[in-house]
Amino acid sequence: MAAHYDHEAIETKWQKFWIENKTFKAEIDHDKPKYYVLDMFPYPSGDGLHVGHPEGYTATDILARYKRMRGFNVLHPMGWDAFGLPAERHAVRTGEHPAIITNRNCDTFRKQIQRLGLSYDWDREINTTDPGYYKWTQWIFSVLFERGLAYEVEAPVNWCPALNTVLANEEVKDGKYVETGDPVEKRAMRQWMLKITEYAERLLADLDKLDWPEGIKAMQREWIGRSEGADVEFAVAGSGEKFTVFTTRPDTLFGATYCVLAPEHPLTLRITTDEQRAAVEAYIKTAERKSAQDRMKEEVTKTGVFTGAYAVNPVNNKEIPIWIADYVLAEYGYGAIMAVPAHDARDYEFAKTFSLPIIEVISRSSGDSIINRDCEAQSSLSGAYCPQNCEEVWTGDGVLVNSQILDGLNVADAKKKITAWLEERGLGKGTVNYRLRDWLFSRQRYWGEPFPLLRGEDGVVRVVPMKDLPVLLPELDDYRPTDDGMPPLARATEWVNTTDPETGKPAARETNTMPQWAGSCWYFLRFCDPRNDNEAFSKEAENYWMPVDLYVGGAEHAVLHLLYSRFWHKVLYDAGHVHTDEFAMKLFNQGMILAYSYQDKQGKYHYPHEVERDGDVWKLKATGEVVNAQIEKMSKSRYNVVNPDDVVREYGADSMRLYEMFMGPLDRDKPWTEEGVQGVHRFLRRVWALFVTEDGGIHSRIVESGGDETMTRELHKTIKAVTNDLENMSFNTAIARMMEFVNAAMKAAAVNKADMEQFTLLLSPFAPHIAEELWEKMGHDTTLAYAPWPEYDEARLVENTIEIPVQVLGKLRGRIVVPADADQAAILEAAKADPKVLPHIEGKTVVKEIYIPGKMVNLVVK
RNA sequence: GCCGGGAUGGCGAAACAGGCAGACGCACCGGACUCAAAAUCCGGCGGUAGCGAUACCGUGAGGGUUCGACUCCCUCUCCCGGCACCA
Repeated sequence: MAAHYDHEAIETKWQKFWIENKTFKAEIDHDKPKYYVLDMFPYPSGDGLHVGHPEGYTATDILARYKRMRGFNVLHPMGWDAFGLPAERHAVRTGEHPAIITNRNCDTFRKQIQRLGLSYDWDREINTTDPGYYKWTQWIFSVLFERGLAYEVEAPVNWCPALNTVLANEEVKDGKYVETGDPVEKRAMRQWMLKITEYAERLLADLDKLDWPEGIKAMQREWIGRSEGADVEFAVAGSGEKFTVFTTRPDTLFGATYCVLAPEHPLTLRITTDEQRAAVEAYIKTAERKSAQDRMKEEVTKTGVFTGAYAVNPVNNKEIPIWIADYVLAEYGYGAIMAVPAHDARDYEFAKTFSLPIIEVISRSSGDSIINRDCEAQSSLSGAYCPQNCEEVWTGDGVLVNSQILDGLNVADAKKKITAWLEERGLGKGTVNYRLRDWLFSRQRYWGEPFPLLRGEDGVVRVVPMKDLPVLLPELDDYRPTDDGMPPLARATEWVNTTDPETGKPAARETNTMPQWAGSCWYFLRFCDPRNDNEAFSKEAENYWMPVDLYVGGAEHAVLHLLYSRFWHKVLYDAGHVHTDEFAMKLFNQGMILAYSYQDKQGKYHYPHEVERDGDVWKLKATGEVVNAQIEKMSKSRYNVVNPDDVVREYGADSMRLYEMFMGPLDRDKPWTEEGVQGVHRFLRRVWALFVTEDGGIHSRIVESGGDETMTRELHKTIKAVTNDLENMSFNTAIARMMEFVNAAMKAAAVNKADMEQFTLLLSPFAPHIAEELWEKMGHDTTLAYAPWPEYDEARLVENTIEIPVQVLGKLRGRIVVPADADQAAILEAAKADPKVLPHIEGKTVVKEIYIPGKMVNLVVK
């Protein structure tokens, strides 16, 4: 090996060694505690790896290596979430089979990842598009189906014309597909749904036992959106009709002054009076045309129309008008509400707009009424006021008024009392509502898992028996939807039209495919037993490896992958296939890697190599024009993407790994700088120079015995700090501590070989290639991957003398150096006698002396 | 509006349990080596005043608790992320 730090040679050598020796192969070993550390596996895009990927991968790799050295049996796998739209689009364009494109991309990703020296067990590599994998995805679907959790329904769904497919609620925001921004519209279609709502309560409650970031848990709670309240039945006056509303404020029932139905409510046209019919029909038409985006924009002004009908308030038999308005959502609750304008901001605004009466039923503790009684205007509704008389809305707690049996109670008690009252009379009941809706699980695409379903001539749907799985994707020569709008699989007529093996009768296959989330919902289970042909995973493997101990990935999957996976896992738990009802106990979100981008006055971006720094401004090299330098998310369009291959070529994988960890705390967003990479690269060169001479031998400063004692103490301090930092995932500070050690060691005349070996082990999880090389140079003929992690000796940390800062009135005035075993009295004496301290206490009385052992002295003087 | 997370030198950051603010690195400045440059090594580097010892100021703003606050409490500002007519 060359004398200088030849990262290229060292890294390729050890990467080859690890692969050939299967150094990181994991096998069940009941004598060792297991540790399952998992990365969110990537979608292998055609663009290859991005510097953002290795950030999380490096963090988990460091922990995997650390845990192995601590005696854990580590499961650290990698695979590909390879179904998905980009490959399918490419296939439509070029006619090339998506599987070929996918495999090519996987090869690129694998090569790039292997070049980073990540210690994955490559024998466990999985690919969700592999029939040997999706066979089991189909099996899990059949488990869901057989447990009654999969159903077909004709309902308004999110249809994305640009993608020619439907989408789940979780994939749509503000009327757009979250990934691409393409508009989404409502369209009635027959689709497969999964009953995730049946698990809403458990998905919510079990968040409490997970060590996940608060933000993610909060987002899931919000998405599930549990709310407690009551269903209340309202009769429509003068007709046999009635409707139910859901309210979280049954306590305000006496304040209800009107009701609102969603335009889509089945009752709207039936109860509308002839005089109002034209207006109502027109309103419903407009509402239908409005997209979700339009609704968002009109947030400020509320619209609606009176039906002419009246509802009977069950608590007091008052007749109140029924309106229809699009501020009431058809999808939530019953698509109908009772409106209490005095105590609900939305109802208040609507009442103001349409001059609907207001009744105050909650009196604020301050005693100020929200109603201005000096105003003359009176409402037609008895006991109510015109909206002009009401100056504000009150949604907080208070004392019930104008509410007969509830008067004098607070909000919480009133809720209980009225709910019981309604239940006794059969007029309503306490209920819980969720915002979460069932998961729309079918897509009109080719490149996804086929459903293992057969529809008989009788219309009955049966699941394909286990022995006939996988249902393979048929070969097609055109991946577009059919001309009559059927999914691409409908083109495979021979595949679609088959025979039901049980009945022997003709049957048709489902032509929708599963969404991309399906494969990632359970991949962590397959990693436990990835080559099992007889079952998705063996009980033994699942029992041993699950649950995931640490799961690292980006925060963008907060309510998609992470919620869907939790749901599937609970179903598998209920079905007895897994032994825990959550799949990952600890979750960590890495931050984003940002980069400088350079934009000229016209807004055009320039590549970093096209600009140079001149004092405190950046200029175009070609023209000298000053450009604006800013920190932004990396993207091709901003010309600021850093390619990991370039970094590895120039500085090596160890530098790349070390830099990504040294940039700052893992969970924070931070900007990439080339100078920063050079900084850690210099550190590794210093490490090399510390150990190795110009001719490639071990440096003479490394001695068998008699080395610098203070360096031994430094080593023990470093072991303690690095170990602690690793446990806290504080990689940046761990690296800083190792830099301090190296800086000190460079200055020492001689250091003990044993100490330097220990240091090499400390460095190895972070920069494994250089560490292996140094380990070998020091005479070891086996990998250090399983060498015991260094232990520190508390006794070795003790210094002979300690320096203690001395404050007077909390201000630092001096420092004293005392023997480590000096007692308090001696230290205080020394503090008061210190020449720097003396001027600040002379002529004053010391009224209090504070000594924090080993830390600090503070003298309080008057 | 609500929820989650932030704000510390020129920059990325550190201070784990209330005890020396700025470890470590980058950038920058000075020096050594060199014909020269690069690389490397040594030194400096929060602000103000001062030749200096040193003094004062300083962790988004204001208040509080404390011998002592980046850290705890209250109020507020700004930034990032999420949700938002969900009754």
